[in-house]
Amino acid sequence: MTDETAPLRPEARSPRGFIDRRARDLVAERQILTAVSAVYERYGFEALDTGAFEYADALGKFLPDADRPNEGVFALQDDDEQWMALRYDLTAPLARFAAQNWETLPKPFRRYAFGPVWRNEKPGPGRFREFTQCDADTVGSARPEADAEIIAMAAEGLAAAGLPAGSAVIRINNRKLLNGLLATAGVSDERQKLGVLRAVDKLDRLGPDGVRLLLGEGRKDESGAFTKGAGLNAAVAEAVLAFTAAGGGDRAGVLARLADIIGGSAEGDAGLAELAAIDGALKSLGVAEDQAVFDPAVVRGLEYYTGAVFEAELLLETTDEKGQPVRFGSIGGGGRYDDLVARFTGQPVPATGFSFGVSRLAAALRAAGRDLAAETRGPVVVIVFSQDDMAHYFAAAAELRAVGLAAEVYLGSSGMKAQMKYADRRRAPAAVILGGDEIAAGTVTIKDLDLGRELAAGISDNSQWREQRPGQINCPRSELVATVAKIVRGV
RNA sequence: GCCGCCUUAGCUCAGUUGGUUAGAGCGCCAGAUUGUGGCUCUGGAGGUCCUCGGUUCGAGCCCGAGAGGUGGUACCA
Repeated sequence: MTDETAPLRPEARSPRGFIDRRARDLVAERQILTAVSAVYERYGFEALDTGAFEYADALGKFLPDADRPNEGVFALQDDDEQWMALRYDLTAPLARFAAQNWETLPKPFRRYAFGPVWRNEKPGPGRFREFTQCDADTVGSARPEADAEIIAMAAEGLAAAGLPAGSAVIRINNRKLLNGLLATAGVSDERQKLGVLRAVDKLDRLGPDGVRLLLGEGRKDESGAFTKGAGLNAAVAEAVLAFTAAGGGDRAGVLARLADIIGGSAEGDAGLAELAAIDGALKSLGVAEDQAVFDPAVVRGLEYYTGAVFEAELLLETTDEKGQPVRFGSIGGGGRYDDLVARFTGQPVPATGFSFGVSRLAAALRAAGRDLAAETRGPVVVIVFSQDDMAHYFAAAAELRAVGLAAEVYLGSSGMKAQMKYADRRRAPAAVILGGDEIAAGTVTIKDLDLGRELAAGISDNSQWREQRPGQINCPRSELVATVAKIVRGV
């Protein structure tokens, strides 16, 4: 102890892209998951939970390598030197699970899952490195009806979660259509096809003119940065643009228009047939035309999908704190991925699924005015006066709990004024005041904190405030539970 | 990943041409009014001026690098 050196303290901060969520956020997300799970189970999907980590090779192409050991995923080496990584979605673990248990699973295998996923990438507003996903998939059915059912279930799940009717639409496309179109035009290079998908994906942001540039040589944006294009010739680029513009109106109408544009290629016809079957099934399932539309502009992810793709889009337009209009856009999506399980088994296994971001949906519900979380209340707080009377306080709290009311005895060391502040901050509906006077008289004072707050707003004079004790009731001790219940439950 | 902007108290922000002890409002804590969350009054705590390096007699302020945030853009299983 010679020199007084500053103690080396860690800085209290959360890692980039990770957030703490308190009760008000968690309540909303739990409600969504409960409602959606009930819908999914009604459709015959079983719950499945897998571990947070997978061996890195099971996650696909994001293998840690010497150059970029953590690209995309959070990976670490186990003590046996095997690379393992936190899952980045729920589909890859499902594919692994299905492959691992294929011999014993009832097929088709239908399951839903929810839980945190992790992505090691740059976080942004509303975009984190850990977030909760909810996902449902059917593995082992190639029928378009399996896709239709996933779509119907997604629509019903979103509604059950609280999205008002008409505030979301599921857009449906099929990869085989564009593939067929490109095949007819003689485009077979995979990199070129990928470039086309990327270009089309930007349609809503850049418009047809921007996409036309990206389909061709490339595009220079306002900052001068150049994005290389797909290199299609002008005629093919126009055909692609005409294809993407064929949406709008009812599903049968879109199909008819697409048939004209795609015409003839084997793959395109297969895609059209699948969409027609999906349309038929959606009708039988009672999915309205405005809930699920065919839209050839939907791209949804890249390579991975092999057939139908879908995207759930929120139509709500709201304003943020600064009055700026906010569009939520895509809230979830999915599609058919017939090759994912085959990575493990070598056997082709058809699969289709849908997943959405839970906190994103919660944010949308909040914007739609369905913010149940704002109403979350704290427990009734029993005020502590004297160490000697602790038994009275605990007895009161126990009585309240026995009838299902949340209650707690204040366990800090501050005075009554601070305790009232504490109750206020906990959003307690009521405070129970059992001081020496009340105990001696066999009574209890109960303060309705909401009513008190309301009444206090009209009082500016201190003596008046003192006399009125706004929102307070003094009643016999035996009426404690009934009186508090009336305040909390309103009956 | 690339480009721009930003970073001072818990929050929102002032801070002069580089000059003594870095401020305000709100919030927080304590006290008075009162064994009572509001109002009013009194007092108090709270700072690595993002970090490291440089220039200077002297840096919150100037220069460089880095980190974090943010807005674009790219990527997005």
